[in-house]
Amino acid sequence: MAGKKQFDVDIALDAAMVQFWRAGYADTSLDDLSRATGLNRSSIYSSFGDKDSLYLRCLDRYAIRYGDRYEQALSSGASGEPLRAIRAFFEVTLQRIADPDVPDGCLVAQTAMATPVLSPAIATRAIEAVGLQRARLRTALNTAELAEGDAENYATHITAVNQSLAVMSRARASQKQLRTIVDISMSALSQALHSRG
Amino acid sequence: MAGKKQFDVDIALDAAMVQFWRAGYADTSLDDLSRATGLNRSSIYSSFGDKDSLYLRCLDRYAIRYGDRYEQALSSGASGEPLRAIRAFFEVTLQRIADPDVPDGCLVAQTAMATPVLSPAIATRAIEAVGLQRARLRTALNTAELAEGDAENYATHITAVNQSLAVMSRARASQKQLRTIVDISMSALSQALHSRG
DNA sequence: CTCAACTTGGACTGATCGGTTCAAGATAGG
DNA sequence: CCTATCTTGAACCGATCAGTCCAAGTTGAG
Repeated sequence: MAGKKQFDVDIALDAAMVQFWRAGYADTSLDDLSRATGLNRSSIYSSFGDKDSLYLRCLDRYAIRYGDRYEQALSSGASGEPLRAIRAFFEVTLQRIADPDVPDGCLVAQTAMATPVLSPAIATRAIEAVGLQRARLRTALNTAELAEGDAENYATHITAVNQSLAVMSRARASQKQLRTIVDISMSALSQALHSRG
Repeated sequence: MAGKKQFDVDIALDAAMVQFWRAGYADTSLDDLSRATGLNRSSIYSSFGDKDSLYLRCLDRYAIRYGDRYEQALSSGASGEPLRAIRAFFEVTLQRIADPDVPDGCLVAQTAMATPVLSPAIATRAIEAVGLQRARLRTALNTAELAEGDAENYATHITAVNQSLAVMSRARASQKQLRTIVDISMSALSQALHSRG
């Protein structure tokens, strides 16, 4: 065949992801996406389908981009150092929020907040993403010496606090404040670990 | 003068508030608002001005509706029972989420998440609302025996966890899970109080 | 009853939306 | 060079958007 793809799909996807991430689904028009990706309206359609399909692709891209970092962070304490693992986990979010090349907030949290007005497919994907994060945390905490059911409970709590960083960063909270939010949850976990298991 | 207001402004405002709360600013059209309030398009305009003005009015209404409940809850432990006060504070949010007459989530959290695409006036108001909640918590915790600066830190943490309930409820978390999220933060605060001050 | 104030529904504007189509041009493998 | 593929820009569609306006109808105080 002659004439291969002339643009990098992943780069375009990253640009679209950032656009959705910053402005949300409703406030991102196809013209915005065209501008962000540098791609023509027609090219977007032929390559990614309609707006919903592209948004789903961006959610997947986001999951790969950051989900892997969370996974890696959690495995850093795999050998019985859950405190280090959870700290590293939070650090992924804190670093992302501190990164000036990327919007504040979190694409998953933002999508979850908009579930009542998004298509079922998109809403489901966001909810699944939250569930996956929680499952990863539970797995990481299962190796820790915690009372029965506490791995589950702390996984839920940490997932929630992690989402709260998205809201607080959009509410102009400082890096120091975000770290305070994390530190207090860390102290609760530390306490639970030291009081036997 | 003859011909007074024929409809209850507060009832209409409540209906508009719930509509914005459920669907967000971008996904709420004037027709949606007209349908929700039972008011004519023209009446909405003559009574509340444009969409931005109405949204601000709804934010204020929300602040009155729930801000007062938070205030009251916090004052329930004014005489040196901060744990009871904070528990009551969280309970306001948990009850609201459990209320079937009202959407999941939180209008303030939702507005905060959308700051990049909202008018500066609206974004500022949402950020102020978060700051106000934090200030109330700090005041309530100042009476508690906590180490220097901890009242501030816990106020920040509790504000964040409270916002996280909005995200998690939209992500279909169960009431039990929401309570778990709260309980772990409560245990951290309890620990800080018992280790002297 | 009178009349001023309020409410209504619908029509209208200009703009933007998502989505589709197509002809012209650019690209690179053969 | 030839040609299949990809990309582009623009035009176009029907729908919806926020916001405005007005004529007709309703209300209730005086």
